[in-house]
Amino acid sequence: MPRAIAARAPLSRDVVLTAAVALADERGLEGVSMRHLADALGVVPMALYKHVGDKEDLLDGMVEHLLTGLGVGRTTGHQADRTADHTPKPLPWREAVTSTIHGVRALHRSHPWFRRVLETRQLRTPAVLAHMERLTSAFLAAGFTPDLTHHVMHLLGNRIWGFSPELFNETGGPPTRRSTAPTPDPTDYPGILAVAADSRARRPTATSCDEDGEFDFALATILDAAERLQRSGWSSPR
Amino acid sequence: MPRAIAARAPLSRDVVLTAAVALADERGLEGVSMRHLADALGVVPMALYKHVGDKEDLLDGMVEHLLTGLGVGRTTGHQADRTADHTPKPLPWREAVTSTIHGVRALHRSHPWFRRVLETRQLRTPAVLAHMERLTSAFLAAGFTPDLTHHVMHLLGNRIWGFSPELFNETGGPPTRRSTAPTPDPTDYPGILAVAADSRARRPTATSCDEDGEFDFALATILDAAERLQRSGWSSPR
DNA sequence: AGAGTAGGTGTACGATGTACACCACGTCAA
DNA sequence: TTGACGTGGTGTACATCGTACACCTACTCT
Repeated sequence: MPRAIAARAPLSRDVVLTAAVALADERGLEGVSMRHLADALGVVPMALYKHVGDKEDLLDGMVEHLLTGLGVGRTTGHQADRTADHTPKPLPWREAVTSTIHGVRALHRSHPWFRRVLETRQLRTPAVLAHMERLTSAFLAAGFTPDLTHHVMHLLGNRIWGFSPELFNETGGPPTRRSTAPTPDPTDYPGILAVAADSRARRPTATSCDEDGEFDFALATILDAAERLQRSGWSSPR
Repeated sequence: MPRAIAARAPLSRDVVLTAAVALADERGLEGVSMRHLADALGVVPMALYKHVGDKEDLLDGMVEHLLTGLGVGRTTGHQADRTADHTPKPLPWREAVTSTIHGVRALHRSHPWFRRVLETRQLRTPAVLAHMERLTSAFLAAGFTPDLTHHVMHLLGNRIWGFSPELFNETGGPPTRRSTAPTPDPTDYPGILAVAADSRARRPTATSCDEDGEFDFALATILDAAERLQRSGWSSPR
């Protein structure tokens, strides 16, 4: 006699993507294999292929899933735009750009794996384009020429994607990997040491960079520069 | 009777890394498997493990190999620094910073896979630190405070690593992958279209962004901003 | 009632990273 | 001369990965 079918909610692309995001959150990106994901869903690995084309499509979908979740909605509790010269009230386009970018940045904070998968995507999916569109149209609406808008998008670079590289971070335990390479001698890098020492002195309790602070500084400085270019009637050479 | 040993030059870490770089250049990053690399060297896969700890160490080594190749040497034929306001002769620190960054950027041009590897590294190897040190000390020597230097390094972000994201690039053939996701409708993104149209009008023959131009623009703009901050005696808030 | 389809199953294959035991050689102390 | 030893290449073996392919079930529509 046939075994009773377990009463399981039917799969769908959305269910699969949600589970994949959850799996990545708790087990890291390496934990996201078709087999593990299938296990987590109580299903056989091949079942997933009825909802995603292949693993690449799964990763695309995860990005899409998170970006779509942002929607046109609010950004949650990130500090306000601070211009480098402490202008009290930012212009509306700055607010729009800043909050859009902070939205994506929030994703990076809650999903550390997000950056890595973003970096390997083709980035032409609807949610990604919608995100770009939000930024682009904000600049255009503020009177930036398409030319300048284009350049400013390039200028923003990483900030568009809501992260900044962790450059001076202490990585904690070094002996995890087996490396044949020599270990660096700190005294070879006096400049870096000076910067690190100054940074520690300035924030004695912290163990790494003030990522949010650095990010906001960089963003504000870039937007200041963009604003200045716009006001000066900049256009690209040639 | 024992088979005559093939007269093959003995392996070494450097030989392995050189071969790995060559392999990545011709077959792409996915082509770099321990087995393929061993084949290319006329050796059994496990032989490699006498020279690199594991695959991660191999990738670390490839980065190290290329960055070390740069050394303190010249950068080759990249156009000179152009400040956004067309100042004729750039300050010496700008020249140092620009040429260092262009050096790494040249690596990206000749080794397209370099970016992806760099993004997944821990980045605390000697050659990487030496690169950071070159930049850091240039700022410090120019009279930047450690505080400002630190922030400027964050501000530079991607440029430190010599690439800018390819945002508006046409990717050519889309139908390579099987995707369950919907294809985007161009008319949903009027801002992006406007920018793309303007860009095409400005450079009718080109099929994608002027990556070098955009890069240099971004770099120059950021360095302009840094210079302005330094002259105004900026220091971080609080 | 019969065909078609959407969705889950089971098996199987090739590729990958690498653990482990082995062995050929050169060097050097006894 | 001998034997121990370290260095570096070999061979086998295994778990894990993505996914091709054939199948089977249940539901919908005519």
